[in-house]
Amino acid sequence: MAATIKDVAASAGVGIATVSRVFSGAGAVSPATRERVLAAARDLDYRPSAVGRSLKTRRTGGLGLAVPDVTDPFCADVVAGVLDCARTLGQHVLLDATLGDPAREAEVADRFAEQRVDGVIALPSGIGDPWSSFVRTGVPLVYVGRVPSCRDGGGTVPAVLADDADGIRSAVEYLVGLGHRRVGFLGAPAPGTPPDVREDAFRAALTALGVPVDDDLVARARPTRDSAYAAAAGLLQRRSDLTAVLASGHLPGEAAVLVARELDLRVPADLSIAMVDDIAWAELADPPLTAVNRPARDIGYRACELAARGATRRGPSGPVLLPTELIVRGSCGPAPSRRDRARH
Amino acid sequence: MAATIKDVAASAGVGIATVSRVFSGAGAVSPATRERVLAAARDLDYRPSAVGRSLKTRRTGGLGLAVPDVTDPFCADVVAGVLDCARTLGQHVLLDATLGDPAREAEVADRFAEQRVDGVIALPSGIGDPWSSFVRTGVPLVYVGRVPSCRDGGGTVPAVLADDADGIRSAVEYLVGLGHRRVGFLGAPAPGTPPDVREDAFRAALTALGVPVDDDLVARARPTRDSAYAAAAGLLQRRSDLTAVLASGHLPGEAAVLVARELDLRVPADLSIAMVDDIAWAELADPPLTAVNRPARDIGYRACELAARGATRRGPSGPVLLPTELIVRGSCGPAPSRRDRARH
DNA sequence: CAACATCATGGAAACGTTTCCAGAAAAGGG
DNA sequence: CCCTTTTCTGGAAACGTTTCCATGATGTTG
Repeated sequence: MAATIKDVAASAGVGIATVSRVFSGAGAVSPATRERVLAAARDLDYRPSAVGRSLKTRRTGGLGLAVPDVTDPFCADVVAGVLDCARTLGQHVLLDATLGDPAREAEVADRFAEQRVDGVIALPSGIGDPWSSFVRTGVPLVYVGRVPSCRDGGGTVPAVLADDADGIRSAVEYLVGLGHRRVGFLGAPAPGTPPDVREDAFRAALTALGVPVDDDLVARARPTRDSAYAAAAGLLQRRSDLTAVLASGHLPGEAAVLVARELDLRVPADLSIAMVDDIAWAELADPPLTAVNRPARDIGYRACELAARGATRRGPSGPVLLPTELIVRGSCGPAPSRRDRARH
Repeated sequence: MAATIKDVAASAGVGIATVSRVFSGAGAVSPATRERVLAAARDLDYRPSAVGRSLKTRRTGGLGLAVPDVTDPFCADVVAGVLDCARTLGQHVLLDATLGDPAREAEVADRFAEQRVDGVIALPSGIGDPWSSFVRTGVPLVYVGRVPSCRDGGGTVPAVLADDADGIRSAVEYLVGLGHRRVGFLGAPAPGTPPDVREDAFRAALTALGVPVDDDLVARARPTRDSAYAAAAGLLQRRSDLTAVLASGHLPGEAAVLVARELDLRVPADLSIAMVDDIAWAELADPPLTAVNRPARDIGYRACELAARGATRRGPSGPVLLPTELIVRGSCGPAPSRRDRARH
């Protein structure tokens, strides 16, 4: 159907090698011939086939990108960053969603391998490790947003992450600075194999500030609306003495807002809320939500640079850590005194 | 580097044709040989190369998907739907962002063509028409969310759309039913070449209900936060007699909420707000926003089915129209009487 | 047991490129 | 004007598959 290099060569009365040189830019072609070839190509609506080229050059110009859910604002931003960078690098992007499911991760990784992508960018589930197989085959692999906890895989694979620990720390310091002593934490999966960086940071920050940390203060949820809601409701009901809640993502953040509304807790008068991920609605909520912003787009961009450049080993300084930023809005206030709470 | 079919054949002591048969499933292979081949493949960590296969079979198994912005919740949902369907169909997805820019659309289309995707799904900007070139080359093309207005391209290309006109109509009927007579409309680009379906529907719905429609009631904005905000601010200030606003997207919807807050308008007491696109924060806002939901995910799914199946011509019933749904929440109330407004 | 259908297999020719190589033509130097 | 570079060009061999075809080995049927 589509014209091939042979058709163009025949039509222009030259050899296929010459046509190839015209289009690939390599080698010298006289201006006259070039023009003739170009004209023939235009006539035939010829477009070099990437698959022919890929076969010969052994580069497809494609990057594999796997995220749990493109619908998640953080993931979407990462994708946007990757797309942005890939475009400037002349690469294209194969996107797939893993839903955080190891089985689907494996499928996706398989497909990327079969497609012979030039590099892979993955936001790993952390359970199992289908991705590390790429390092064996010499395909650049870069983790984003998270590194798998498994010792074998995550070791020296390049990664681009937000400095979550620092972000959590700044949020905790902010809350404690406002006088809060009983701060709840809405965190990641319950018996999650990977120890949660953020939960650890939360505990560390509190103890560093001399605030005793009670195991009862943290509730964990899977990354779904329902699970987050259940966790938030559970936490807020069992610990009605909480004066602040820190949500480790926008899902638990949303849940906290909803549950607070349900329980008729005024924000921030009765309960201060802060969350990780400064997504669009944080500003729209009433009151606007204080949030720790992760530079998702930059993360994607940097990761894509690494993957395309063929970075195959983590730098000496470890994974690339991008700074977070605490965006203070109206959802956190001074801790209510005991009297205030009693009155309410 | 990676093992090829030849390596496997040699290692298993068979011909490459046999190896091919084992992996492609076509043709008969004795159980014994199959086992031997599989074992050899496992040993060598062999994975058939999609590029070799594509060259021969002339199918890449890839679908091109172009949306203006993956970060936009509607687009993200469309992408999720496409991904979902593609997976069940065993296709992969090349994603790119166009930013609604015709020049970038052309680049993306070019790349898809070069990559020899099996089908293309595009959410077109409507200006220019880089996509229709695919119908000439026989590559299935499906529009989503919108069809380009240009007569030449959009004619018979399959499309999957939300029934926007109906959605707008139901929202307008709802507002007018609440007693609103002066309803503002926040619509699409100003002198947009494509006549805006939604704006037309808005005018039609009002006149059908016997409510006079004033050109002054509609404000238009480009799809950016700033532009939407400016339009909303302009509209609400110049027409302080408005009792309701209908936003034709989540961006103008967001702007309306913000501007109302800025102007100290109580929602819905002073101003009712409704918008198109029922995105996550609509429920989080205070009051929760009434919205017209477009089944974005389904749109993506259906479009992918069509593209993969190779639908190359629009059905006799025109584009696939998926129903919208009016989600009533708390942001719309009865139109304030003149007295109420005066008092405020 | 002959004749024949079926099955399992390997060789070889595509598919559309790039690139090495060698030859021809043009350009430059004496 | 001849010899040496340089520039331009085409043939042919990859790249990793699938698939057509021919061949030999099994079964099957009368």
